[in-house]
Amino acid sequence: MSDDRWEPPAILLAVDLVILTLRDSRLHVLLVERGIEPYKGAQALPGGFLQHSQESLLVAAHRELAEETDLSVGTLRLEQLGVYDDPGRDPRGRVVSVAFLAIAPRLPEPTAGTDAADATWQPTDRVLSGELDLAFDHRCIVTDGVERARAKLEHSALATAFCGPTFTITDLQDVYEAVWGMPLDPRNFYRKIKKTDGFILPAGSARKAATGRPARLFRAGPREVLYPPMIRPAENSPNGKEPAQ
Amino acid sequence: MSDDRWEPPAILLAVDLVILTLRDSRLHVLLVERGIEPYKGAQALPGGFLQHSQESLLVAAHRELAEETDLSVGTLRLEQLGVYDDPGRDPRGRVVSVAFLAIAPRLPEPTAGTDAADATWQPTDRVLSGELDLAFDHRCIVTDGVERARAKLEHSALATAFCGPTFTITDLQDVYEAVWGMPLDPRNFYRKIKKTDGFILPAGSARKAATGRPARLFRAGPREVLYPPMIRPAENSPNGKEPAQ
DNA sequence: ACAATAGTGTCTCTAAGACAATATAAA
DNA sequence: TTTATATTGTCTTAGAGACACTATTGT
Repeated sequence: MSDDRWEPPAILLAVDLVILTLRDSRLHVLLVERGIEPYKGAQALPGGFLQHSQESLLVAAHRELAEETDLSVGTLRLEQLGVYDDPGRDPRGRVVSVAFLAIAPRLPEPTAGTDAADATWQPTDRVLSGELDLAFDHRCIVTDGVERARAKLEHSALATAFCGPTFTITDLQDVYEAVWGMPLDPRNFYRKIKKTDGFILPAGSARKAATGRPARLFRAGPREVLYPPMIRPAENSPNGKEPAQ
Repeated sequence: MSDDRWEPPAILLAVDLVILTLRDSRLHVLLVERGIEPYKGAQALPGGFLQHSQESLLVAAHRELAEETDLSVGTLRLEQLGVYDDPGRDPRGRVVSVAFLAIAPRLPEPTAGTDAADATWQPTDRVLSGELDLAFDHRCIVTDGVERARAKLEHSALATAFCGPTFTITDLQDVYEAVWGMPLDPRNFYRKIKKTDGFILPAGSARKAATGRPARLFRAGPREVLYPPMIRPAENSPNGKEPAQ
């Protein structure tokens, strides 16, 4: 440590948010249209700079979420995803960004009118495939976020966070299929879920579709960690032949 | 984004390193004695500030490792562990630190003489139990690092990184037992490892202990991801009764 | 009755866990 | 031979995957 007379390097700290949800049985990510340069007009993750030196990253993340979208989700649990610090990632200079991940139940279309008027949900496949271009290295961040969500579905009860307060087992299966991108056998899935103690609790019943037998309703149980875990079939496994869709 | 005339907040970026290794069948972490305030004289993780605004975090991490220890391990693979940004974590002001994790094979005792003369290996249990005090929030960082290593042993071939170029299956079991902190059945472990294709490759044989049948030697195979994973028995499972001392 | 979805039962097979038995060395 | 460790084999059981079958609704 030979730091005697040493100038602190000029580095900016930012946060970026990967908010995932399910719409029409497809995984979507929340994006905003950038209103300023660089990448003006391009799609990007919600996020921004730390406002002052005492602001914590988590607070900044929540603030940006409130500013750039009208999702009044104080309840949204943000989880640290990673640090993105490639020196060339931002043309304005050295910007180190900490990404956060959150899973949201089906939410209303973000209404315009707030700070970033143009927050929209976009299917993650369009982002991952490169069909939809994102600013900065945000496509990498989304990729990591989706992969993290996939992994967490195996070992945690995170899937219920995609659902509303009550849901059917089929709803839950939709979550797993959409996030993992592969079909699952409904009967084995049903058995597995129900035998995982504390994953879900009964909550009455209701007719789900206009046709067929009405499904029972459940709500999230107390269990956070799944042991044994849900098993994600290998990419080319006997079942889950091809990524659904 | 109402950032018109806006002062960049004064935030310092640092890196901290959690280097784990195995010594005498116990998990150890590399610590240095701090030579300057704050926490002068206390044990801490190797690490330090970014040197200039264009230095990447990974480069800074490698640089600090070389500066503060004489481990000439350019081969050491550093993996991002997390960001630690509690505003009160450093008395000098706002310091946001990015922690990195690496697994090292048994290395020589760090010899003094370099920048931080007092790098030593300390058992992780002494740190986790609080018996050994660390500077800043470094105990939290070590906790997270150990937990990460435990999880990675399940799904990746990381365990071989603790071993030298060749090793016996018992060596590998020592790694799992030390990191997971629980005894495993040697016979089931043996079978499981050998049936996991590409995990290890034969590499001759040698006498391991002064007594008993000599063990075959192996080297790390090409497989990085273990599928199906190694299963870490639950804390209070039928086997793994008590954490192996 | 028929279509459609929800939920149950059953079979097979893989693999984990317990543990007996065998192999190969040194003392 | 005894002792100690390495390696193989065998049995039992839990659980995943495949899939037939029953249940409950609307039309």
